[in-house]
Amino acid sequence: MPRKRNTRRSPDMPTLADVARLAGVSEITASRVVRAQGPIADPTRLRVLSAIAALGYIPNRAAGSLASAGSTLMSVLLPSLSNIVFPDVLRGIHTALTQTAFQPVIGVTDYDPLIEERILISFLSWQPAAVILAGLHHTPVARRYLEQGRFRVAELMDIDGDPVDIAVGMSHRQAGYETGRHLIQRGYRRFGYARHNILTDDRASARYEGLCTSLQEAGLSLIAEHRYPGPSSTKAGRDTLEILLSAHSELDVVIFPNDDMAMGGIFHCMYAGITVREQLGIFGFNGLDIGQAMPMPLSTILSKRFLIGKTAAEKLLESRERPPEKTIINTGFDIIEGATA
Amino acid sequence: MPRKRNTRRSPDMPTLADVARLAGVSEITASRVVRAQGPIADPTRLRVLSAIAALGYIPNRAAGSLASAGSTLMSVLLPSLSNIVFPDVLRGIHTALTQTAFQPVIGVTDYDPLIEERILISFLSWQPAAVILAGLHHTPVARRYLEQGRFRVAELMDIDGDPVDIAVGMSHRQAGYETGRHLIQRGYRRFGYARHNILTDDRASARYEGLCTSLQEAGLSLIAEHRYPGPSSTKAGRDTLEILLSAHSELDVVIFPNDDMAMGGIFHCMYAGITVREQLGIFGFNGLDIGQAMPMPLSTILSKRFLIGKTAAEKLLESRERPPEKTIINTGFDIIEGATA
DNA sequence: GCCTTTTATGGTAGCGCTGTCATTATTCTT
DNA sequence: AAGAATAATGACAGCGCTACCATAAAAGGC
Repeated sequence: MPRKRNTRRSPDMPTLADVARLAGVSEITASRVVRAQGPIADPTRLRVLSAIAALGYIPNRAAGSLASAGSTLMSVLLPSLSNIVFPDVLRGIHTALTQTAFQPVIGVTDYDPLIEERILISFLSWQPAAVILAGLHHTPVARRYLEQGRFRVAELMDIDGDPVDIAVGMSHRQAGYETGRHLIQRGYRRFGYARHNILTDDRASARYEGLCTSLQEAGLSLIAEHRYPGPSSTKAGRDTLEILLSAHSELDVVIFPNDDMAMGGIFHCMYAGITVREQLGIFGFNGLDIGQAMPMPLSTILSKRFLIGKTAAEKLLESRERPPEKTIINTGFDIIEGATA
Repeated sequence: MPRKRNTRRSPDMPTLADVARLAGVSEITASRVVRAQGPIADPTRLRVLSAIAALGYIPNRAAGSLASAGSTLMSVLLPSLSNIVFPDVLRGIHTALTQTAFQPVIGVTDYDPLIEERILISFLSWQPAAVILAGLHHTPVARRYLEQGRFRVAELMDIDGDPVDIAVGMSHRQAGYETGRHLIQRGYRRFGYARHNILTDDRASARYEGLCTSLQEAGLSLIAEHRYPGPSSTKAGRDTLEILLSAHSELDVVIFPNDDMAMGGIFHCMYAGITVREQLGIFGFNGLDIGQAMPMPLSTILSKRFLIGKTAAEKLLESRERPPEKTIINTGFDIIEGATA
C-alpha cells in the first residue's frame, strides 16, 4: 500500500515536478530553466516559465543546496551593528550582491572571538558560498574551519596580517601613525587619548599603537589617556574629554577612537566654552557625514567602509574556487583636515 | 558496478552516518542528540557527543530543512541600512535570537515594494520559520504570499493598519499629531517642514499627516515645506533649512523627518548665527544618542527601535504556528522636550 | 504478576532538487 | 556527403537528514 504522500509539505506548494508536468518537459529541463543554465530552446523555456507563473512555483533552495552541495548564501560575521561602520560595510556587501543570486546571512559577534567561532560553525551548516568576517584574528578552531572549507573567505577592515584568502581594508596602524605625524606637523605637542571599553577592537588598538610610534619618533608621548568604562557613544566622548581635561588641562589635542566620540568631545568644548582648535584640537576617525556637516567640520580620517564591503563581495564573486595565492586589497584612507585640529 | 560515491561532497566532511557509526548507534538516534529532541539515555548521548567532537561534525542544515520542511532561518526585510533606525531594529532582533537556534537572513528593499516582493520570494525558497518586514504596505503578490505561507509574520514600525499576523511598532500618525500639539502648546505658530526624497517612507508620511491634522485643529497650517532632492542626511537637513529660511524668514519652528536632518538644521543655525529655540525651534524624530549628547539636547520623539525588533522576534518565537487572531503591540513613543523647541 | 504506560532505540522511505551520463536532433567542417 | 561538433532533452540515482511507524525494554498500577 502506497504511503500517504506529502504529510510534511504545505498542501499546495508546487514542486519542480508539478511545473515539469504542466509544461510537458522533464524535471531536469525545468530545473535548467529555473537556474538559467545549459542550452534550452526558446519555446521550451517559455512553456516552463509560464507553468512556473501559473503555479506560483517557488524553488526549494534546501533541496537545491543538498543536491548541489552548495548554496547561494554568503555568511557575514560582524562585530557590532551599533557602530555605524558595520552597517556601512553591510550596505557595500549588499550593493554588490543585489542582481546576483547571493544573499547575505548576518551574525553579530559582539567583538568576541568565541562568539564568532560559534556563529561561524552554525553558518557553515548552510554550506555558504563565501564567508565574510571582520579582522584577521580568529580563534584557532575558527581559523582551521576557514582554511579547510570549500568556500571563499574575505577578512575585512584590516590588512595588517596574513589572511586566509582575501583581505580588504586599510592599515589601521598606519592610520594611527599618520594621524600623529599630521597633528605634530600642525603644531600640536601635548597629546591626550580617549578610549572605550571594547578591548577586542583590534583596529582601534592598532591605531593607538601607530599613533604612539609616531609620537615616539618625534620625541613625544601621550600625556594622558582615559578609558571610558562603557561602549563607544557620543556621550562617552563628551564625558571622557571632561575627565581628561580635569586632570590634564595642559593638553592641546585629544584623539578619539572614532567620530562619534569626537563629536562628544566637541560638544563638551561647546558646553565648557573651550575654543576648538585654538585651545584644543579634536581628532576623530571614520569621516562620518554628520561630522562633516558641522559648521566646523571634524578633523578625522575617512575610512572607506562602503567600498570595503562592496569590493570584498565583488572579489568573492569572481571565482567560486579559492585561488592558490592570497589577495590583499588596500582601500586606503584619507586624512580630512577639517577645522577641529 | 557501484557508482563512485561522494563526487559532490567535500572529501572529508563527516555526515550523521559517520557519527552514528562511530558512536555505535543508529542515524536517527544521533540526529536526536544533535537536535536535543526526544528521550536519549545519558550514556548514549555522551557517546554521540564525543563522536561529533572527534569527527568535527557539522550538521547539514540543507538536508535537515529538506527533510523536515522547515528551517531555523528568520527572513528580515528592511528598507535601508543607512537610516540608523534599521540597524537598531536589527540589533533588537539579533538580541532576541542569540541563544536560540534561529538566524536572521537580511535583505534591503530600498523602500521599494517591488524589490521587497522580489526579495521575499527569494527568501521563501529557504522555507523560513518567520518573516519580518517593515510597515504594513506590501504589493498584493507579497501580501498573498505572506498570508498563505506556513510561517509567522511580523510587520514592524507601524501599527496604523491591518497586519497579516503580528504588528509591532507605534502610531506614526499619532506621533506627528502629538508633535504638533506639543509645539503649539509651547507657543510656536509659524511652522515649516523639511522632507527628503524617499517618497515611500510611509512612516514619515504618516507623521506629516498627523502633524497637519493637529495644526488644522488649531486653525494653523504649514507655512512652508521643502523637499530635499536626495536621501536623508545631516547635510540634507542643513541645506534644507537654509532654503526654507531664505524664502520664509518668518518661520518660528521647523520640523524634520528625523534627528539626522534636525542636527543638520541646528548646524545651519550655528553657522548662520540663529539662536535655536528663541529665534527658531528645531524638532526631530527618533531620539538618537548624538542629539541628546549635545550641549543643547535636541527636542524630538523617542522611537523605541531596539525594543520593536526585540519584541517582534520574541513574539514570533512564542509559537511556530500562526494563531487565529492577529496581534498588535504598541511600543509607544516618548516626547523628549529637549532644548531646541 | 499481568497489563498498561513510558522510555529508549531502530528501519525505512522519502523531502525536492541537481550531477552524471546517455540519447537524439541539428548544425558545421572540409 | 560523411564525420565531427554542438544543441537540446531525458533517466536515474543520490545529496544528508528527519517524519513516521515499529519494537523492545523498563517502570508503574492495582
